[in-house]
Amino acid sequence: MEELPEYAERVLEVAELIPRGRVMTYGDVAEWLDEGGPRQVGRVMALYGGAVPWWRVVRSDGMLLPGHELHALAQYRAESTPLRPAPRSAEGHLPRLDMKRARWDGVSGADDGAHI
DNA sequence: AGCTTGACCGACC
DNA sequence: TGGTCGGCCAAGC
Repeated sequence: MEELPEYAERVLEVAELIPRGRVMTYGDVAEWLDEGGPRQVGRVMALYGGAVPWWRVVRSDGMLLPGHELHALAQYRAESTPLRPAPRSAEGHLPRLDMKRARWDGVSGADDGAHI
């Protein structure tokens, strides 16, 4: 078994802290760790994200993870993560996350704002 | 050493 | 709503 870089371990640790129904942006995670930047976090997730709830770490614009849109969407629906209605019910036009409500700052209030 | 790339971000138009 | 730009930090070539 290959040991993960320490930074990667921290990132994954934070990812696991994100409550059900909430998300954190790559930048938020980086800030929370006070180390690295959004791109580093993204890299870690790309490499090792499979071991944690990767769908709870997202882009700040609320777009679903390219390549995993359907899987992510299924998760969000399953855990009632606030989504924003798609502009039009056109095919290929998937909903985006409602970042205003879904974003989690790291303070363990768990489910405030998200109104389950 | 320099340049490109990446699961990025915010400002601006 | 959507495109571009500069900034960001580390890895790869």
